[in-house]
Amino acid sequence: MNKELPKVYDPEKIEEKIYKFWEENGFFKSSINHERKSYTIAMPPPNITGKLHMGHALDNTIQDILVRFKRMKGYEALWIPGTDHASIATEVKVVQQIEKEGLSKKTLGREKFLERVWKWKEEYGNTITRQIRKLGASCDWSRQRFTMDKGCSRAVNEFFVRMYEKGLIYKGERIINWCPNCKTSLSDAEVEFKESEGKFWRIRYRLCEGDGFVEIATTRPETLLGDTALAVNPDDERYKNLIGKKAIVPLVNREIPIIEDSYVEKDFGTGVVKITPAHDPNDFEVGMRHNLEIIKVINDRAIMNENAGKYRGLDRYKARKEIVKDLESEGYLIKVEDIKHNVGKCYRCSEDIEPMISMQWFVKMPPLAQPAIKLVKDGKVKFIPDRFSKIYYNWMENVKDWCISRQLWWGHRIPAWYCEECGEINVSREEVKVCSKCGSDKLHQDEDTLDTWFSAALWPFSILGWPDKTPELDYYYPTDTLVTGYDIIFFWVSRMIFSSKELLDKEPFKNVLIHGLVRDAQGRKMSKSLGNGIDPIEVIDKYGADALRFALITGNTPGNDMRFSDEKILSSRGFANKIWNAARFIHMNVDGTNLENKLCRDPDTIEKWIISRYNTIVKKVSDDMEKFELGGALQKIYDFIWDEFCDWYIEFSKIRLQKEEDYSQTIRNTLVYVLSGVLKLLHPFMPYITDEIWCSFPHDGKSIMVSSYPHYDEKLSDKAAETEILGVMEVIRAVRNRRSEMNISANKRPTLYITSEAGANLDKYEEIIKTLTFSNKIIFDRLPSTDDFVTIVASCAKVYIATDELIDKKEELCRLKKELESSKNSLERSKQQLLNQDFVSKAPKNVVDKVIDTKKRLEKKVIELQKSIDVFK
RNA sequence: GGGAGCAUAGCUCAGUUGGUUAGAGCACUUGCCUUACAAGCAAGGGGUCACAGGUUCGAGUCCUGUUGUUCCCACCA
Repeated sequence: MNKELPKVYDPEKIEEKIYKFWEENGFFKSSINHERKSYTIAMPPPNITGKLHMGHALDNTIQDILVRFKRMKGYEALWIPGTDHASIATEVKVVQQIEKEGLSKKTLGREKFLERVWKWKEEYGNTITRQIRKLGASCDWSRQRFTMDKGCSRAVNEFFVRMYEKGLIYKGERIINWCPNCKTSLSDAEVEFKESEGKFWRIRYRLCEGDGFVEIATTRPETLLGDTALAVNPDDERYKNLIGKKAIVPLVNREIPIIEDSYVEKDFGTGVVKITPAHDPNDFEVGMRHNLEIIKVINDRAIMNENAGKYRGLDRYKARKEIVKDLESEGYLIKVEDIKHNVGKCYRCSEDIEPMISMQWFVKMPPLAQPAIKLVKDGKVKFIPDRFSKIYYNWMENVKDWCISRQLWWGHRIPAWYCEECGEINVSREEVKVCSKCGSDKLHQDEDTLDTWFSAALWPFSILGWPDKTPELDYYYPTDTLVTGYDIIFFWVSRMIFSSKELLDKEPFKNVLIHGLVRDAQGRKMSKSLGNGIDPIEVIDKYGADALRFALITGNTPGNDMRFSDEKILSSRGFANKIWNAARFIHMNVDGTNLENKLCRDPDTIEKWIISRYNTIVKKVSDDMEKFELGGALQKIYDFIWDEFCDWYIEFSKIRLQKEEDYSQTIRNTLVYVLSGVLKLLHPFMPYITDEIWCSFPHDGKSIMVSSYPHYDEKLSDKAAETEILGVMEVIRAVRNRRSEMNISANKRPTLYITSEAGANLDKYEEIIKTLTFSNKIIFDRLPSTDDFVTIVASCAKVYIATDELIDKKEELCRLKKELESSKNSLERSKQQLLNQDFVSKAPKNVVDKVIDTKKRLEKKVIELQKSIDVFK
């Protein structure tokens, strides 16, 4: 940076260069250092299919802020990056790709298909990490991991085997969620319910005895082919006589029992429910309770199977149409109603889920959930904001067994080998060659892979070397903060908590910082289908990563959604430009002088004031950072830089640098000192511009990112200096205000007469006040020599603006009276408050003192105003 | 059905254990190209803090209820 700097800040020229500089110097790298406390963040691994979206940008910006802050604070800060294989999402993409070539998984075969996926991963898997770099993320790339790398895969097998041996993983035939499009089972968390328009068909079943009928209502008539019972509520008087009788399923003419079960609600539908245990979770439960036959009628492509008789081979929705038609023609259909109901959809492809009975692997959840709940209850894991712990409890307390097997090829293959001789299931960390039971060597591995969230659940410790007892695990674990959106608490956060508790008997992280969604300017979710997504990379290219980061953090609080708009990014860029220009100004004034970037020994009051203010900001910002109030911290930095530092201190400095030769070196030092300090506060938020500027002034160390964070120093707090300067500012503001009100144009230079209170020292600031109020000269302690003046009563002085034009006396008198009136009212309020015994005795002292001060000030003001009015008369 | 969030200036949002006259950005009005910045500076207008009660010396903030709105969980076939 030099004097030839352009007027406008251009991030493009700077950001890439600086990131390289950081990386080449190894500033992101962390290694075990027992002299320091560790601070660790495990990056939520983005999918290898992904491109960076605003959600990632927000998530990673927050993490980067935290890790940069802690690094500067002296922690051994480690942020481990990585990517997720995202089994289902990636497999879907690769299938689409090969389909374009006329290929399919089947024709390619498992091995060849996986080759394609790995190739795909090599090709696209680095896109997102490249993009995260552009954001400025200071993660330790030398430790980058992938959920399917050797270490993570070993962790997965270890976890699986241990859990199997403890009986916490089992294989069983249960009802699961099946996606006919992805052709795999899904966990409950992977099903999204969406309200949709449907029909409610009322159908009558013939009773076996006599010629009566019983009427049921269903939204899925095609499952009728698999009905194995009708059920009524035991307390339903209407149907009491039917319990134990039999009915005949229409079209297939199967005899089924009529049973009682309290699951049936009397008031819904007809009060009679057809029970299809193979294709409905609730019916499955009922079936278990009553030992009902299970008849599967739909296959894994959602096509009616061999049990469906003449409907065999039809798609489930085609079959539905046919069946309804046939029911109608045979007189079984009574009525069709429109109904709104929730339909489960696949979270990846939005296909309607088919509940289906199927042999799958499960994690037994209840024994794992309890300790995981306790970790949060005991405060070992804290959610920020706290309300998300409720959501977590609610889910954990009601969690059902987790279906972990997927009928996919891309992922961790289930470490189970089946003996073809004796049927034994051999679960093992290593490939099994010989059956442990019968010694046969005819074995084959389970074809299925594991839920992608199974490996994600181990992420924070698998990336530190688990299951080995590594020094890393010892030093960096538990990690400190997990940063993520509320949308994956169930998928991921809760599963990391219970698996860490189970395997390491520790919490995986101490804090979970939850952020909301980034929405568009209208508050809509950004989505591909709406086409309203804003590409963070485009924003970076146009405005810089610093501006993007600022826009994402400012005005936002933990857990709340935010809107992203052009307005916001524009004002962020404006701020970067502001800092750039402040630095430019300082360079113009300090370059070539023998500058020292440190606190000066003999500061003037103005320096005492700005340093005292800076010191206060250091404290406030640090406090906010520790409390994860990033938006608050950033706002305070912004306000300080723009208002106090630029608009006041720099403005003061301009004038003083011209006049006060004695102090000029002090001023220069202070300009650089305060700017450097406040840049440090800002650095976690806007890493690039802060480093560029900071390094351009005298500094210790290679980069601001490895400098130490400013610390609050009580000795620097100077209330007297603050009061004095506040007084000066008040006078200047008041004069400018009056001038503006009276339309005294800027090129008119009136004379000011100032009578200051004892100790106000306003004469010291003559030049400053004169310049900043556009005045001709200031005469102290004398009344104006003309009659044409306006009066200002400030807390530390009385000021008269004397003009060479005639003042409208009436108007001025009127204004003074008005001001007197409002001052009197305020005074009255203060007086009343102090007369209130309850207030005086119950309110804390500082509040009362404040009122007393206000009262004193107003009393003085009223007197002064009254005097002025008298003079006018 | 259960739970949670939100409701503050025209718009987007802050407002941290209750503290007196509620803030910012953008937009708006007026005046300034004042040698860092017109992506700027100065001054200004604009809010019965959704509504109704309550607790308190004091409520945007705490409690109860109401309305509107968004979301999560459950899944009544």
